[in-house]
Amino acid sequence: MSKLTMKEVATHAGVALSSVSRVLNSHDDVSEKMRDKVLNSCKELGYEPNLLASSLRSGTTRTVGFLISDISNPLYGDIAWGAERTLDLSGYAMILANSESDPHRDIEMIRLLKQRRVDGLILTVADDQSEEIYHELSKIQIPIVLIDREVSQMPELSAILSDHSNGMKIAVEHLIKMNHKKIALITGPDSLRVNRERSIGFKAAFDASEVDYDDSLSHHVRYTPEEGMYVTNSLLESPEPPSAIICGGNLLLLGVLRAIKQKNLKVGEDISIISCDEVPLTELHSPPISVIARDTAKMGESAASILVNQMNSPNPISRIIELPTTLHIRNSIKHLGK
Amino acid sequence: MSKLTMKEVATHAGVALSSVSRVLNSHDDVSEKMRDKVLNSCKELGYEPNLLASSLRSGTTRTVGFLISDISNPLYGDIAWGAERTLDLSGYAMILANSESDPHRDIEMIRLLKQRRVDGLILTVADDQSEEIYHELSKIQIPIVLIDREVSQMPELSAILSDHSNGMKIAVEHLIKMNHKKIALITGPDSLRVNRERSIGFKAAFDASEVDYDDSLSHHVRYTPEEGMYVTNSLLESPEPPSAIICGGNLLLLGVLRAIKQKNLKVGEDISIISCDEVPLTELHSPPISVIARDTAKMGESAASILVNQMNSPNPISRIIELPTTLHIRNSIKHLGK
DNA sequence: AATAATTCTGGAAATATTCCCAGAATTGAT
DNA sequence: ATCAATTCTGGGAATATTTCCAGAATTATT
Repeated sequence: MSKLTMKEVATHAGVALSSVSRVLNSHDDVSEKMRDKVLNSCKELGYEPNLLASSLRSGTTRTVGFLISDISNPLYGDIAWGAERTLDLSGYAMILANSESDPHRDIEMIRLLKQRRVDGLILTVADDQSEEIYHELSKIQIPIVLIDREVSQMPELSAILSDHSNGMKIAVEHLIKMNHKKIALITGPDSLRVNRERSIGFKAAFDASEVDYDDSLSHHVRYTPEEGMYVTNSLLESPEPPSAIICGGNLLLLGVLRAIKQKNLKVGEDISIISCDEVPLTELHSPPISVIARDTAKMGESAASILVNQMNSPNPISRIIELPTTLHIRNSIKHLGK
Repeated sequence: MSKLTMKEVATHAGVALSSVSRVLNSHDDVSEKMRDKVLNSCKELGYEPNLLASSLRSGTTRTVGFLISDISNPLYGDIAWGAERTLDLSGYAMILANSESDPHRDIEMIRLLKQRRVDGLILTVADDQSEEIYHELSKIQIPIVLIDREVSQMPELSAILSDHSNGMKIAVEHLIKMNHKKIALITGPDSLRVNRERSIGFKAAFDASEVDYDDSLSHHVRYTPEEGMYVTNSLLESPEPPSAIICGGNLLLLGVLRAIKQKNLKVGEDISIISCDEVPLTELHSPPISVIARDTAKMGESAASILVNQMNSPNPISRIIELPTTLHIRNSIKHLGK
């Protein structure tokens, strides 16, 4: 039981409690002699500060809350990794909270993090348009950085975004160049910015070409393999099935690929595929799957460094950063003859 | 600024500070009238307790530290998910720390978590045999649960283990039944229990058969795609290459598959593959890859529930749980003729 | 050498809770 | 109605630190 406090250190060093505190917080008004005495006693006794008491008094916990909708998704794992790494470098710890894609749990978890008096929040909420989340966020007094999310009533909120719209546009344009006419999009719910942007880019590509846009080919579903499989099946069974499917999300991709496999179709032959976000599967699939990629670890890093900045500056300025997406073309796309 | 404290609530309700505390901690010695008064005031003012002050006074933070060597690995993501979920159910939050497979950072992170006065630790350290980690852990006064690790000097430490040895044995036996004679193992460093156990099971299978065990085919390397690729290349280029490779870890698998692909060999035809742990890639690869699987989310859950148990019982008993592994046979294995 | 200016140090309040203890209020028994 | 037993409540100490303020010690100035 390390019931060792500053008081003991002070007694041992023969100085006042407050002097120990000053040394440990490296205030500039301590003499060399004092510093040595205190530091020696600390080492000798093996003193470890109690961050709890420190936080209570100073009002800052050096802890940030990190809320994601699904840790088990490797995409978020990468983001968390990037964020944790840069936070650690600045002496912040990270409390991980998981909403499991449930907007109610978003709110609950945010409240919990507030009770724990975190100094800042990095949020990837499950629904960025709900009235509840707006209401909750608008009450918050600490810096917030959104990742890949956008709360329309709060345009001043800091955020790390990806240029999904442009990525999607380029992907569709590539497919059109390969003579694809009937191109389907299967992506997540449009309660998230990422999917709204994808829809926009999807349509924009058609509008800029001679191929007509067909709204019935744009599908917003929940992020599960089952939904991906279901939609793919119904697409492939329709009288005029699409020649290409763009899939927005790696859980959906699992379903899409399962459906294709079950029907004994060949990716890159019978059906062309582009997915969003690089995961091991995309590269090592046979054939490798083309993706609209982005640097996920960097998203985490950027979010963390913006947050650290805001937590340390007296009147923080909000920043919105949009990181690029790039199309990796692989053999999952067939060049259709005329 | 929610500078709202119990004092304000007490004043508003016209009762004493201590009574508010009693109501909020649901002590049994409060009258109905008091409870209603206080609860109403809380709701009316929108009071949120300060967990920091509570922790300082009560000596318990309702927080656990979760240390893993690599968050971005989907395997650990699943474990973290399981753990977070059950911890949340018991009112515990989780501080995530990442050692990035560096034993020194293991120690550093454990110290950090101790300073933050976590009530318990769930650890997946980067090296379970080092003298330093033993020394550090032996000083710790709070409950600890290891995941897939075993510190030999501390056999009494609680742990969630997997039956890697048996899983490996069954896998090799299956390959032998399919007439494979030259079977290679590529797995992680033997500073981790999981890899020591795999070696044991690997050898045991040969010892129980007529096929001779060849130690030169058992490889321990670092967990990176590059190392997996390197070893696979050297195996495949040897005068008598193995007919089957068992691969222990999903990062190694990436390297193994890349090497095979580069050599234009076909999995399940030219070379048989069994991997450890189920990931999206294994099922959706062509052909699908056989795996020695285990329930990773359950490992996280079990670890969390053992820990919660120990944190709440006055004199906790340590528990070691070994969860089973099962062989999923898929088309990555060729039946060799005589 | 005396005074002024500067640098350092100790004491104590403050942070928001929990929890012990004494005593007030209520209930029950006679 | 009185006393004992029981149930509740208020006051205050304690938790480990930071930070303000006053004054002590040191250095500089005349």
